[in-house]
Amino acid sequence: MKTTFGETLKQVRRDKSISQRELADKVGVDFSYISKIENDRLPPPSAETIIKICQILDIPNEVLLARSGKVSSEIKEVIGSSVGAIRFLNEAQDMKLSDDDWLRLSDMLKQLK
Amino acid sequence: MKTTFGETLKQVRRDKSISQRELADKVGVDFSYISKIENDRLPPPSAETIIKICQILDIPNEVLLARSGKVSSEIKEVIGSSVGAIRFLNEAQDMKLSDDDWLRLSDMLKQLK
DNA sequence: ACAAATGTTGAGTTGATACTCAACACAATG
DNA sequence: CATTGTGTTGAGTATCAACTCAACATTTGT
Repeated sequence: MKTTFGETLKQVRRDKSISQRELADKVGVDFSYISKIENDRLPPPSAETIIKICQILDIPNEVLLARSGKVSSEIKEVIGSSVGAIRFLNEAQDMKLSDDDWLRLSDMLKQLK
Repeated sequence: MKTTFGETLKQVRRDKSISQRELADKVGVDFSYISKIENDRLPPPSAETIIKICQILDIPNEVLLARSGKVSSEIKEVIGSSVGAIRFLNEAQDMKLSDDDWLRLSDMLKQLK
């Protein structure tokens, strides 16, 4: 069973020995909000807040973003303005790609230019 | 200058000789809402409503989605749950791909399996 | 055991999103 | 020219996202 956003956040934060209050202060939200999120009492924060959290915790953005269902505004911009990108992603969706497949696509991407 | 969402919708709807009321009824929204959207007095509807509109007008979803900046929930799900997909799209974003590039990637996608 | 630090809970707030409803204007057809 | 179909406008509403604030509970270090 896949771990939730809250479980992942709680684990990472504890590993780094940071309190909810300290994290919350640095991110710029109330500490009680962090608590609720860690216990999955509230849905994950906005993509922007998730990214801040990852920066404070010193982990790659994708770790939490991928457990959140949220899409960063940068990525939204790429998709939301390109017919080609939307078509591509619709196809990708149908094929249920693995992380390995995506890695291969990243390689192809580099060869493209 | 790129055409707006409203301009595109208005043009397509007129080409198909459908009234705002008929479209609105079939989509399930108020006709006055369609009017405001066509004149860009309100931002584009939700991704789901846009998709319905495209189905009624019998055009591919991407046509309107790409002018809306919105991301469909299907695509959100692909991205928002895969570390690999997020990484890939972050890289893609940096490279400023053209629609042609995306087409090439779609081809590579098919070869992948 | 006590205080200080840390975590949890309920209720409420703020702003944005995605619309509706009623009134009116215009156009065109018989 | 009156009716019918079509489009526009202003104001209002419902729901949701993303939080805050205050109160209380639990854990931890000495």
